[in-house]
Amino acid sequence: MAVSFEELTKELKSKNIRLSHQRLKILEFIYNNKIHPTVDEIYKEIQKEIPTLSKTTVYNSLNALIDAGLVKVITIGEHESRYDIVTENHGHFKCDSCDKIIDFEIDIDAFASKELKDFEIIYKDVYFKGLCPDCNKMKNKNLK
Amino acid sequence: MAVSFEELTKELKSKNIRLSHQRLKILEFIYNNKIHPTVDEIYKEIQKEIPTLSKTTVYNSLNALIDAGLVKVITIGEHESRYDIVTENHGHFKCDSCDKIIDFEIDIDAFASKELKDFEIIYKDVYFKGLCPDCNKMKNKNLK
DNA sequence: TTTCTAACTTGAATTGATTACAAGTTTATT
DNA sequence: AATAAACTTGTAATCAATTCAAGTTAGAAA
Repeated sequence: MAVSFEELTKELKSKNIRLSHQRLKILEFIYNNKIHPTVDEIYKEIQKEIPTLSKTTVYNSLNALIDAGLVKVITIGEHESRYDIVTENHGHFKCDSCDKIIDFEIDIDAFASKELKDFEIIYKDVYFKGLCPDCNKMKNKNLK
Repeated sequence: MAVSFEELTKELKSKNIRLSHQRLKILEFIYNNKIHPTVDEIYKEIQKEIPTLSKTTVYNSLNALIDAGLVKVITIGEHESRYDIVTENHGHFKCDSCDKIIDFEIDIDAFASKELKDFEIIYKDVYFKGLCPDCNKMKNKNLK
């Protein structure tokens, strides 16, 4: 993790958010596995280490981490939410075939529109959808 | 409507999609009210004209219109889907306070990233969130 | 026009992600 | 060690969205 445990806890204390064992594990998992996991994927993985884990805790923890500004929700899939660590601006590409979400570099801030000068913009997301290189290759092969 | 009824039906026929009375009303409503409505808003409105309307029909119709490329889903809100007519590139700003979704001009195609050259990109969405001018003004007033 | 079939509509039942709630547990602080 | 607030847990509830089966509609073919 980029920030130390102490720094993190201190930063969170101002918001009355505790970095409990469960929450730390969840944060670690998202940080170490940049796969934009669903709640279910997080739950199943952490449950291996904490067998008493409840799914409600995963939801609660994620919401706490979101409030703390450490995690963000990706609503690119129409149904299940997926979660990502908050980092510099990047866009998300979701493959309609294999459901993978792939990061790509993008300077979202370059989009400062004059139209939005009176708006307070807090989040910026760029979502692309289509076929990833692997699935695209597969499709072209099958057409031959 | 920009396209005539005949053109539309013909265009849809190739996909075996009929532009039924219900579907036409739903399409008209989305086209005439650029409020990015929820299924419930559409249902309640069209029900005034077609009292026997079922919510399943609204879902079915929207999905058919999406397949036909006439309507698109906006997943900017974490829960309910919202629907929009397909037009030129524009971004969506969602106000976290009043929940309104506001269009803004943006040249999404300018984002052609070299990173994505092997991807087949079918949809591009830009979602911003924060406070709209009205809610922003209100907040600043209350802070004084 | 009549017939036929595929597409469509409808409402009830179901699914599945997410939240609400209440009871017990943990943790930081005094 | 005592206290209180935050946290975890499992169950129950919520609610958007889908499935399903039966009846209806509409357009193509005869």
